[in-house]
Amino acid sequence: MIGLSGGVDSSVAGFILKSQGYDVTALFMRNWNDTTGLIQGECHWEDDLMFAEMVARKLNIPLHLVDLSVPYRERVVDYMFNEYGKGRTPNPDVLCNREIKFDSFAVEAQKLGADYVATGHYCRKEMTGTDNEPVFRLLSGVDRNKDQSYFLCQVSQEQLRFSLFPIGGLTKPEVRRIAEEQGLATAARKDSQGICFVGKVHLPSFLQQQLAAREGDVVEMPADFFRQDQSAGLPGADATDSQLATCTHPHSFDPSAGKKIGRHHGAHFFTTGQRKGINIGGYTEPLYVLASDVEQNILFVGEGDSHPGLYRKGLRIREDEIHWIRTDLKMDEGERREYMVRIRYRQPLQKAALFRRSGGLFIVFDQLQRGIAPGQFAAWYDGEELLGSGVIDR
RNA sequence: GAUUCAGUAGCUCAGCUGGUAGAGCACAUCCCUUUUAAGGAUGGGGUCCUGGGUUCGAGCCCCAGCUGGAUCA
Repeated sequence: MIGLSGGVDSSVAGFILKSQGYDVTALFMRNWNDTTGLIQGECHWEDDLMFAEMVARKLNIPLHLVDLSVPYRERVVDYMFNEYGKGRTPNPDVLCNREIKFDSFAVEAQKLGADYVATGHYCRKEMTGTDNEPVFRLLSGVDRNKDQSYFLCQVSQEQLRFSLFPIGGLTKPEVRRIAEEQGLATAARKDSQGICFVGKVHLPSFLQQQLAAREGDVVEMPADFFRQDQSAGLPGADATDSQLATCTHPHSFDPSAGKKIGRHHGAHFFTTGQRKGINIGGYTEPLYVLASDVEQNILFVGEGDSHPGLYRKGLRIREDEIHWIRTDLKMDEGERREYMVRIRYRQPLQKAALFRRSGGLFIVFDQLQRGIAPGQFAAWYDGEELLGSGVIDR
């Protein structure tokens, strides 16, 4: 069963499966519709469906249609509003994969008799272990520019077992070329962007549909307020719990040490590291959001890209949020390992030490990290394999 | 009250010995990107506080006024 979205990637994925001899069926899911009237945004699902139909006809495979807008709303959109309301920065697309594409959608596919579920993601799956006890590995896509493994950082062994990623070994240009050669209608369609299924939205307006505006102060913090631990390098296994707690703790902000420089419409509309939308000028360098305090409804900002309040040495993931794709490689309490980590899509992998301690998982980076945003996912890799991930708690 | 400095794009300011204005930030658009951001490119903004005067010509000179700051009483 191939999930056809109406884009090039899934079209080519379908073609590849077909040419590999699979008995392919396509399933198009409709997850979002404007008719709720709640959210304005581009909703091109009709166009998408039309393209999916053309591709299915071309490939000569049956196309089914399923409406998953209810679970999508409940498990992705609601989560998103919730997180923003709490002043965090969610990643709806990671949830969309875990909850919808590799859950609700897979269930529908199985109902239709599918043995496997395939998607057009740029990532790869491999199998190790024994035939009796196979272990599935999630690898980054060969096209390093398009690698989408990060978005799958929350899937499980069970979900991976039934998944296929036909285009993971191809680059985007190759995919486009194949689509063209095969005369697929989607060959020249623009890559989709924005929130999966919802599309490109103006986030502040999108959020204001659900989250009320609350005016508050914008407070500028001086650079010398932060005593930053500039030391590069990784702490050793002998790092104490309190040392880890310290270097993974967010900066503390004292409004009285800063200067009120303006008003905002709601601290929860901003995310750490953000530049646009603060709406305050008069500075030599841009202002960036250092932190948004939803409790006090204060937006803390600092001038310049090198403001120390923008950078942190590490982060923490709560114990119950630690997710291992490679469950066989789980860390035991007290363990320390070095992996490559990214904290947002397309970020170059960063060298880091992971400490499994009683408070959770503490990730300390070799280099200071800019704009660590609670609510985003930290994903750790061993080479090209994504081993696990977790929501950044602080 | 006196003295003095300042009043130029939304903000902070630059503008050479007078020839009809610029930079950063902000903002907008586009690019990049299946999250939020960041980043890149482009662009729209100005009765140069007001009123007189000198001059062929004033943001720049002179006078008066208004506003704000500083200092002295």
